[in-house]
This record gives sequence, C-alpha cells and structure tokens, in this order.
Amino acid sequence: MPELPEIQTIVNELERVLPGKRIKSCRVLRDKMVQGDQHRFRQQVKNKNIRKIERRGKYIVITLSSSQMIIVHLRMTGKFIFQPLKSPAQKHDRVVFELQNQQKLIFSDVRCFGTLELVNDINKHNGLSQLGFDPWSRQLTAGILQKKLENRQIPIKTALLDQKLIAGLGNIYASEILFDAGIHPDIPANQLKHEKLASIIRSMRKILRLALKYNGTSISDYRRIDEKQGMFQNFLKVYGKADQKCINCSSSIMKITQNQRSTFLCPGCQK
DNA sequence: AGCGGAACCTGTCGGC
DNA sequence: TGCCGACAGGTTCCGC
Repeated sequence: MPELPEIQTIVNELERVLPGKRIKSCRVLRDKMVQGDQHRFRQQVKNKNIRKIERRGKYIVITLSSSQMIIVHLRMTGKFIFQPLKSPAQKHDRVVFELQNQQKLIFSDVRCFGTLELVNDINKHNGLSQLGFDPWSRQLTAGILQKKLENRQIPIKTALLDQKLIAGLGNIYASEILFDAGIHPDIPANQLKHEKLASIIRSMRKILRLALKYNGTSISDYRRIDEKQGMFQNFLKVYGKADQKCINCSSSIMKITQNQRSTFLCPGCQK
C-alpha cells in the first residue's frame, strides 16, 4: 500500500501518541510476519517503554527504552489501529501490542506481506542499511543521480522504484512524478540528461510535499491510524486514470506494464 | 553487476 | 450464481 507520504503520515500520528507508552505484552497471531524467533521478540518487547517513532524510506522504526528497535514494513496492506484492550480481535489482526490505559496497538495486514523485526543495530538490518537517498537529502542532486544511473538501462520509472537509489517512492508517485516532470517512463535511465534529472528531483519533492499535506493516497487499502483516509487520491493526475483525458492536453491517459507493474502516463505530455 | 520473472498471501472485480 | 483469471501503494530470491 504505502509510499513515503503514507508512511510519514502514519509515523507522525504514532509519534503523537506512542512515546512514553509501555508495551505490557505482545501477541503474535500470524507467525511469519515477525522475523526471527517469535518467543524472543515477544519477550524482549514486553515491559519496554516506547521512546520514539521515525521513518526510514518505507520503514517505520520504533525505538524502545532498551535502545532496541522494532523495524516495521507495511508492504502492500499493513496498517496500525488502536482499539480498547477488550474489543474482539478482527480478522486481519496479525500482531497485537497491549499498552497501558487498556488500549492495544494492532498491526493489521490483509495480505501478510508486512514484517516486524527487532534489532539492536539499525545497520545490521538488511533492507534498511541499503536504502538510498531520502528524497529531501541535500546530497541528492542531478549530478549524483546521473552518476548512479550511468550503467542502468532500465526504464526511468523502474529506476525510481529502486529503494537503493532513492528511498520512499512507489508505484503511484513514480507515475505522478514523471507526469509532472514531463518525462516518458520508458526512457532508459542512463539516457536522461542532467537537466531532466534535475526536473525529476524537483517534481518528486513537489509531489511528495503535496501528498504529505493531504496525508497520503487512499485508493484501496491504505489508511491512516484508526482507518482514517488520506485525501491525495483526489489530486492524482495519471495514476489509475487509464483512458481518461489528460488535464493538460486532453490526450487519453495510457496504462502500460513495466517490470510486472502498471505505469500510467500521458502520451501527449511525456516525451 | 544488471536485469527480468516468479514468489510471497489475500481479497476484489469483471467477464463469461 | 459460480468459476477463473487479472490485478493490487512492495520486496526478495533465483537464474541468466
């Protein structure tokens, strides 16, 4: 489900309520979602205070009073929900943290792709340690991007999904960013000139900032904490709009497939 | 090293 | 109504 704006929205909301709360206990209702030893996870999380919540790429990092961190990835359909401790379990509840104040924090996930993992050192986490630039990193420039892409012949849209390059973009925003930048998603990454890469970076920051302002995009599964919807779906210009008219040039929006994933573009605006 | 395709799992929707 | 395939905001693994 979620990309940077969605994850950041969730992190912001968790950060408002979780720090200082104690995890009284933890139940794992679906084994595979917790990486490593279930018993050890439950035991080491028990009776720890939550210190802070942060985003790294699409990961959510929950730091505990023990300095250990719970690394959460929502993948496609993961979400967090607060419920009264006594409320009945829902079908898709996968991991439940019992908090103080008779509340529980539920990690709910229809498809069970999501993951939770307890680590002592963030650098030891495989995915996290390999993340590329944060979109707002000052080190992320057109020049650096050009250098990193010099041996990559994959379509630029596919490159934008590579978390080792830029961390946080996903299928919706990759399409929206390339539309905003006026760049065709099929262009091989290493063929883009400095100036085009600069406009991709500019569009990326613009789109992400706007999406964050509207708390992300709720099309099917993504919800904020407690099932609230984001609103950026009302501002999408190409994603999910196959055969509709482009708002700029009235061409028909196209849907193509790249690397087994849908890409949306305007053939009139994106060259 | 770079790249494409299958796999992970569940639900929904459209066509016949 | 029922079955069947296609598709879904992501990542990882495997083989060329």
